Amino acid sequence: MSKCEQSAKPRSQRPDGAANDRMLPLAERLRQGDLLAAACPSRDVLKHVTSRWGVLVLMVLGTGTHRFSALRRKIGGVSERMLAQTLQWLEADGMVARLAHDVVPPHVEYSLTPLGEAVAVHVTALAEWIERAMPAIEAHRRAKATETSAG
Amino acid sequence: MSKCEQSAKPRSQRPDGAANDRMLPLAERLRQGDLLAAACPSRDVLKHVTSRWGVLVLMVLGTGTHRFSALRRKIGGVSERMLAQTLQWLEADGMVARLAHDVVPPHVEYSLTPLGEAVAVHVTALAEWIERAMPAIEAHRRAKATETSAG
DNA sequence: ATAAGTACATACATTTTTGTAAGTATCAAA
DNA sequence: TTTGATACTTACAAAAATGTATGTACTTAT
Repeated sequence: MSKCEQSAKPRSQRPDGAANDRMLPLAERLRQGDLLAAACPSRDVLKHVTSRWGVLVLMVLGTGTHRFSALRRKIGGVSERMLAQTLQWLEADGMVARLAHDVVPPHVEYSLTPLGEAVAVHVTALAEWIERAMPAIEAHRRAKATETSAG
Repeated sequence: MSKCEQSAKPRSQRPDGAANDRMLPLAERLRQGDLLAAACPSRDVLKHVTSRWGVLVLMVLGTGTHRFSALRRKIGGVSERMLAQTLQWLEADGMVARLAHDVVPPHVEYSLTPLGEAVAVHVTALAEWIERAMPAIEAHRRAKATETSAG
């Protein structure tokens, strides 16, 4: 039901376009998202996954099941409100599974679904690349700063 | 100069931690970013790269050099203001190169730096995964919707 | 008895992000 | 001559994200 046809742009504009969508039936391919189209629902998923805390939640859950407060302790700076919110987004998108044991005090476990594991791979790769690239990025910033002031 | 040591958590908590940072001198490894630490500058880079338009800009520039208005036409829904803003963030982080020909009317070309090509790989992989996963995600949403109303 | 931990929801305030509209200087087409 | 294209910037406004504080209902530790 996802119609992203607002932007009458054929996907064949991408020089490497043909290689990707092998072996999917035509019907499936038409339902695919197109992030370049303004009104495509895939934009919401992207928003959740790449949200400020979404990336970090996915990263941590990629290392295993966590309880709510364990997540909160690992992810520096999240508020309870935002952590709960983010987990609900990701749960609604089918990336995170919530398992509540009916005891008191509450005990809830969060883990990745198969869908979640797949995104987490990409998100974690991106995050780790950034962590490693930080020295280079800061070097670039310093270079430009001096170039502007003393150049 | 990036000190993310606020969160006294050793990186060895990650089960696969040892495999990644081979062949980097110790001094470099200490300057790495830690996205789980609240005050780490790597969070800003993540913010720029995963910003609403940052992902899409990187994706499009990954297919080749583009002029400002060409980018604007391809990325459905960006305002001029936001496109300019996003390009400046990515330029400051060393991901995007700006080449202005001094003519009138203006002619400016944007392309990826080597750093930018590296992020673009990850960002594009994530984006394309989401596009392909959309049918599954929407199926999951529908399943939960009926489960809640009729279950 | 008091405080802290558990997993949240909710109201409210603030901050951040994003959009809209207008302006700039110049050229070319209608 | 008016319009449109180019690549922006700036001021202002609206929308969205995020934070803070509080409450819940119960247990354990102090």
